Amino acid sequence: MFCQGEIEKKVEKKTVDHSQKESKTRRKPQQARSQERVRQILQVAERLFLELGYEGTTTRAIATQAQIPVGSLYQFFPDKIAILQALGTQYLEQEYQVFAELHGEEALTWPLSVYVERVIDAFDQFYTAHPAYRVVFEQLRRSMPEDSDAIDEEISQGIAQDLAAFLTRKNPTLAADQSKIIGRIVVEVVGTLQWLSLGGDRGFQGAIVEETKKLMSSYLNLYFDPS
Amino acid sequence: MFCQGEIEKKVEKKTVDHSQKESKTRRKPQQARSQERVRQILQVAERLFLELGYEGTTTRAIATQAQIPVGSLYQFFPDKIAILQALGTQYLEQEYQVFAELHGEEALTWPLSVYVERVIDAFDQFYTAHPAYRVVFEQLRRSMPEDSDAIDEEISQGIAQDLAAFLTRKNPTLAADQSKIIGRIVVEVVGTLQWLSLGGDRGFQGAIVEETKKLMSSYLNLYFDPS
Amino acid sequence: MFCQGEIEKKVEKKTVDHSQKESKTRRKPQQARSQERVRQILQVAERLFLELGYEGTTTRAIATQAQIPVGSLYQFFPDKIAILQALGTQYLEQEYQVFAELHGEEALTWPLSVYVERVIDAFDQFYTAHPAYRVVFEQLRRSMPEDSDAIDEEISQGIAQDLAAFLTRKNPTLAADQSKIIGRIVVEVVGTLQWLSLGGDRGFQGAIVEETKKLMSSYLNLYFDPS
Amino acid sequence: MFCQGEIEKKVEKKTVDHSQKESKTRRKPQQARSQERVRQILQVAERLFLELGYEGTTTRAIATQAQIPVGSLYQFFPDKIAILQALGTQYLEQEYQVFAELHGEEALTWPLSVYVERVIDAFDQFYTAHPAYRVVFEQLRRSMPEDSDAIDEEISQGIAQDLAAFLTRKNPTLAADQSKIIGRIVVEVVGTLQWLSLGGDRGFQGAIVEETKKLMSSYLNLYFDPS
DNA sequence: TATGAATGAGACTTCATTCAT
DNA sequence: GATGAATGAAGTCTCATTCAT
Repeated sequence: MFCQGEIEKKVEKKTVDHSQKESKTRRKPQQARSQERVRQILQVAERLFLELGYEGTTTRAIATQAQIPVGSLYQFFPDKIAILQALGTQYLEQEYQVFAELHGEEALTWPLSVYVERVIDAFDQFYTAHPAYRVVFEQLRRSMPEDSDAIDEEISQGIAQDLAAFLTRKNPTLAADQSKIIGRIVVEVVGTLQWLSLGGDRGFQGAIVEETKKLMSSYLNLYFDPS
Repeated sequence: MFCQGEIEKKVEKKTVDHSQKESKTRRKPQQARSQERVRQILQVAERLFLELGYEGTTTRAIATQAQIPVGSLYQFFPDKIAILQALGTQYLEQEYQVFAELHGEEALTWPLSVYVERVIDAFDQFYTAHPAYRVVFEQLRRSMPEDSDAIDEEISQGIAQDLAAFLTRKNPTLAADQSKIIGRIVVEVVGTLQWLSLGGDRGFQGAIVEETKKLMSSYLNLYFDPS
Repeated sequence: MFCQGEIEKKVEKKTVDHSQKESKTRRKPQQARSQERVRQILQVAERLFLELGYEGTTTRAIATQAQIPVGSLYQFFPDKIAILQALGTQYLEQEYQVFAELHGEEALTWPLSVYVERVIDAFDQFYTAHPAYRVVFEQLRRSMPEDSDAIDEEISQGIAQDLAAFLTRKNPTLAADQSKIIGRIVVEVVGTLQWLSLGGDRGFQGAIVEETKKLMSSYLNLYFDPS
Repeated sequence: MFCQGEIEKKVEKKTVDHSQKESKTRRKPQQARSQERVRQILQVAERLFLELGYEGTTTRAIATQAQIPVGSLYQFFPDKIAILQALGTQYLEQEYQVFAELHGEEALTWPLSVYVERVIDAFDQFYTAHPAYRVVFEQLRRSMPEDSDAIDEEISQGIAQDLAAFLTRKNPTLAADQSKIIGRIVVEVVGTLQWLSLGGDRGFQGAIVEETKKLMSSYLNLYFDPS
């Protein structure tokens, strides 16, 4: 994963502790509070990053709106950037989960139109839940000029790789390079159109989602002729 | 135009001044120098905004790399944001020019495949020349929470409107709303894929451009059946 | 003593408690643990103050390295500065003990060279065991701008006074002022050279100790002609 | 030199500019003001570092007492530590100047007592002018754990090396190692006693200086028998 | 009593912008 | 007009100390 930063430890520690069976029940409330705070911070940060951008968002603003003192924020995240990273990993994890079922064995048998329908809906669901997705990863890439190899792969391809693998399985005559490009394009295009839809009202959003389905269907038909 | 900001005045003033009075030839070299400086500033700013983001770029860095004193920068731009706005208008103007010929009367007679080919190539050319396009408009939208109505329309639709108008003319059975959505989608998708291609090597870029053409052809075919 | 600070109470309380009531044997292990913890804290603090300086050392760092929770540290020491003070008194006490035998009645009869030899060796032993001595007292003086009179005397003269008294006894023709100055100089010079020696390798340390003996012998010879 | 930090550039630039013949007399006042400010900053910093220690001194306190805004301070010094370094180089330079004349050819012919007298007086003068000398170099050494080789030599030996060279010339039978140790000891001892004297009143200071002369005379006599 | 999460004042530093020269 | 030193508000982060558990 791209995020072996310090928060990883912190955040994971919390998570791990939590699943540690609460040996000391007295501990529970504190952990619950911590988890709640981390969630609060990430939620507020997500909104502010979206509204004001990463640099435009101050740690104090995040803390204030999350209703905790700044010091507490730094108890969970060593850095401002760690918050960004935490959002990044969170997104990646959730993205993976959302798409997991769409790439199972049974999905291979779905008609293309059904597959497209479900993929777009999954994206819709995901990006609607995480509108800051794009801002976060754009800033994340900017914030890491060094060793951008592994990171970049991880970040920017994410599910694109899974998608590519799935496409190759679905149509084995497809070259690996071809699949990768297609996967990447699907991800970028759908992501962008979701982003676009977020700026409009509900009617606009629905229209965009419909168009996205048409767009993707007609495109994928080129490679997966349903005949 | 979307840019009723302060630079508008400044920048225009320069331009206007230039064509206003040639009486004092002594002025000429200074004006030339000014124009050169403005061009330098915008060029440097474009690069830095792309690399470091808007907030990550300091006015001093722009001035230094443009080889002018900070004070001089503020002679041409009242604000840091004015530089962003100037880039925005510049982009819009150039974008308009690039696409003008593609939306002329004769373009209506082109086969769809030819039209798509040329549109994509025009985008390719444009975004390659202005890789900071996306960063600039994203920041621009963020920087203007108030009166975002007119501005937002202007900014984010730009050529999308022209495109929509063109599509309606090409296929008069298309509803206006439909055209608008399609135009918007074309712009966003092509823009994003260009952006994506910029991150890769030449081979990747070529591949993306080709795929973009396929994608757009198959999509527009839905509305403009070449039969 | 110079240390009427708060720790005095705490530290002494522990000590006093210890010899006060042995009635409740259940208390004993706790007291032993407390004493061990205080010792740990002081030992760690000594090292960290030396390496990082007083301000550069965090109470959390001390607690962590002493393998106790921060809260516990504050159970023994009300303040960060109290740790410094405790080290100060500890140094003074130990210094006193180390030099006690060198200022006994019999020491008066020793040849000067023998006396010098033993004094330097005693210093060597003491400062090697407590390399933070200088750092501690320098910071201690800095930390007490108020009522610096009594404290300063106490701190900075320590054994210098004992030494002066001893010198006067050894050579009653010496004026009291003279003795005080001499005592102070001996202490400062030997202390500094020990400090200097601590920065080098063993060979360097030995060389410095030897030179210190020569230096002190030749100096004291001026006042205690062995003839 | 040990100080190739950023200030070096800044400070030197000023100095260099100054000797640049003031080609543009208009520039002069600005430079004069800058120099004055740098001097102010260093003077205030010297005092505060002495009183409060390096960490105990805030950059804002320095700026406030130097009667300039914080921002201006950072125009001359990139770092808080750069101020420390500037003081360090300043001390080293001045120290060198003060002792230059004492290590000339003619000094070889002086009787030992005269030499000692002058050396001690020079030290007296120097340390009285720069009471923060010790604090500065102690903190400087602490602040540079890495590559402490060259730095440490430079810092801590400074004139000790010059002194050693001089001693060898004065008594060629002295081994180089021996000279180095002696030089170092003289520097440390005299430095410490000066430091000690600074804490007392004028009478105390005079007494210490006198004792220092006696101490050094009797010590150096061991190696430079005036017979 | 023991613990360590919580607190928030305050430290260092940056940078958009101004204005005297 | 041109310059760049000067300004100080504001941002990120630390840490001594407390207190609920």
